[in-house]
Amino acid sequence: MAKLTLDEIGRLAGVSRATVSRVVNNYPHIRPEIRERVQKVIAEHGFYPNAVARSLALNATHIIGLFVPNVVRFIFADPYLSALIPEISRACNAHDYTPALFLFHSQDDEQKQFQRILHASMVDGLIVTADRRDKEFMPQLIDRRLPFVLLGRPSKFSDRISYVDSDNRGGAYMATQHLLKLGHRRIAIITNSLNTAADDRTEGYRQALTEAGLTFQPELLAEGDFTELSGFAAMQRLIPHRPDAVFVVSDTMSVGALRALNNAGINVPRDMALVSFDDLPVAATTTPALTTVRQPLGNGALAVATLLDIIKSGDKAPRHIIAPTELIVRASCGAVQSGLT
Amino acid sequence: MAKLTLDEIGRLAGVSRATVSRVVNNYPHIRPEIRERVQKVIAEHGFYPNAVARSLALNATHIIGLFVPNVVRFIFADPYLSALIPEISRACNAHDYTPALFLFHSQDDEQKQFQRILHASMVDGLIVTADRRDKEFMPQLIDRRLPFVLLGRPSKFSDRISYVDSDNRGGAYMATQHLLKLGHRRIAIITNSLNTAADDRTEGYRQALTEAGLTFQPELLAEGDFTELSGFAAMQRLIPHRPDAVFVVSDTMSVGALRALNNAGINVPRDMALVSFDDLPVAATTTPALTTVRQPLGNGALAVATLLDIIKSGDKAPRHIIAPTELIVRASCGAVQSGLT
DNA sequence: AGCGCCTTTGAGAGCGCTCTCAAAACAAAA
DNA sequence: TTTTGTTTTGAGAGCGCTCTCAAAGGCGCT
Repeated sequence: MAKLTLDEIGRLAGVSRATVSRVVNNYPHIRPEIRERVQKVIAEHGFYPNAVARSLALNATHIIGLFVPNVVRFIFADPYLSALIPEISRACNAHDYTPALFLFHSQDDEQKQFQRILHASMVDGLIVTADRRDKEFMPQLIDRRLPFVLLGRPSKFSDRISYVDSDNRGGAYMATQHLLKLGHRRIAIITNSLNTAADDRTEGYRQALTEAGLTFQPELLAEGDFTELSGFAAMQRLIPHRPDAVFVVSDTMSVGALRALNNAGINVPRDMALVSFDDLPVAATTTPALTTVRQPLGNGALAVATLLDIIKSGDKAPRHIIAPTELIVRASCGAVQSGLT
Repeated sequence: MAKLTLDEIGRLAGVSRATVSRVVNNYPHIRPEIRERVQKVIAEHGFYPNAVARSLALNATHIIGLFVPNVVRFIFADPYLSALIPEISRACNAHDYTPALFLFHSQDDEQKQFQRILHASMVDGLIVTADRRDKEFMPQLIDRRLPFVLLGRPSKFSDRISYVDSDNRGGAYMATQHLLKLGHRRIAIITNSLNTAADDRTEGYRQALTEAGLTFQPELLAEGDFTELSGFAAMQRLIPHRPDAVFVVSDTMSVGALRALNNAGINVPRDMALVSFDDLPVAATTTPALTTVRQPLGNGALAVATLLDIIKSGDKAPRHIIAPTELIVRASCGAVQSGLT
């Protein structure tokens, strides 16, 4: 099958290239008879317009980039990304956009390509995952006037950029309150102060404590880094301080924490209540299953919708979307008895 | 910053567009003095060539597509994909290509876009994950002369298409032999006959049994579908038949199988040896940790390399890459004692 | 100086599409 | 029939790049 062009189809249908273009793009003001003739030729020969040429003419590629500055070493272990990517793909499909991946594993990788992505106009917009190093990218991104949406709360410039974030603070508040309602008073937390999302969760935890008339106890806070191992270690450090409950800001770390408790012969939820965050698939399969905070709407899909809105409307006014959370009560908090699989 | 073009840079440097193009693309036959002058102007104004225009002129986009026909419902649960995507991204980065994602969640999704991907020439090539429905795509793909590489063994047309596959059969043979060497004779298998990779693994298992003078026992084979839950159920069905060892063709199912054994009060490895396949991160964290078959080289990276070779060389002769496997011995087979974390 | 040869540069076509603008076709009104 | 107005169509420029081809420039030779 020779490569077909508008001209070629036009020749076959006895009309001009412009007319074929109109038919393909469903423009009005075409005689039905001509339209049909052209459509027949197209159907017969299987014409598909060349996406690149179209992009050049329209100055728009219908490609959006997913830019992840700092891919964790063992990405396999990053359930956030694994969930995000298909979600974004799906949202793009629904809107006839194509997602392109820009995952960077090293700063070298990244520096080399960031400028190109920014200026080569091969993407119509960018979804950027938040990162400690926001500050480096944001100014350039803002400057370049390339539409983009940040996934997560920016550490800076929040009033000048669009972002989609979960209600981390609210979710953590809910989680902590749940433990308080169950009668716990020495509530520990395993968090990760290097991460803004985790930080917001700590904030919600503190707020709930304060409102309950309790004071925050520094020795009941342990740091992790979102890995299971770090959750394990953090829990081990907390055990000597005898908390009666623990709020772990991510399911991954909860898995490690459970293991530490198990090793120490501490039964969850009998001896220690645990509430987690994220509701990853693993949360339902641990023993006991995790009571955890879920965000029902996919942030990835929201980000895509927001980005496309910016692109299509041309209105760059920053949009701030905070996705709500809900508490999924399972066994680990002790509010229910059974340890279902 | 106004949008810069070759013409603009040329004007600023007092040369023609063609000369600037030559400088940008590092062509020989340019007077050093001119080259420097142009480079200076480019550096000063921060020029980046427009990728789309270049693609049109070169009839090549430097984008390759990752085409996944049948994304499992809960993709979060698909460790294969989660590992694959960053791997491919990385390999693309290294070769200055951009990966585009075509993940399809429904046949509708898919049908709508497959033709477009195929004909719109927005990608230079495709990496396609193998699937039961190979047959539908392969002929069109072959026909279209779009370079592509299949990840996994094709169920058909193997002599006409390029593919990268793990040595599933060899790995399974090794795993089974390991169990045989440990003295086990009633070796069960949990597999998934709907999947070619799992099928190849079953094949290797049978071969090892046969070579050891044992005959394959149908009641010792249970079907799963790669989910943890199906592994759990499959193991429950096997237990009554009293195997003394089990080969599970994927780590995910092994996790479920372990849970079933645990529930039944059967200790692994004391009462039952288990060998798995994949060496996903989870394999190291189960209790006991899984003895499992790993493929050391990333198939994703191999696929990218192969695809780019096809694209760049223009030689479409089918390439068949079989990636070797190795056995990672941990606790679940009983060959070592300790149940390390 | 005149000639031929090699290197360096620019003009211009071409990639396949969109979109403006003016011409052509048609319909309705005079 | 002519005129006016509306709809439909085509010609052609433009998107920003590459690449061919021919012209210009530089060089050494006779």
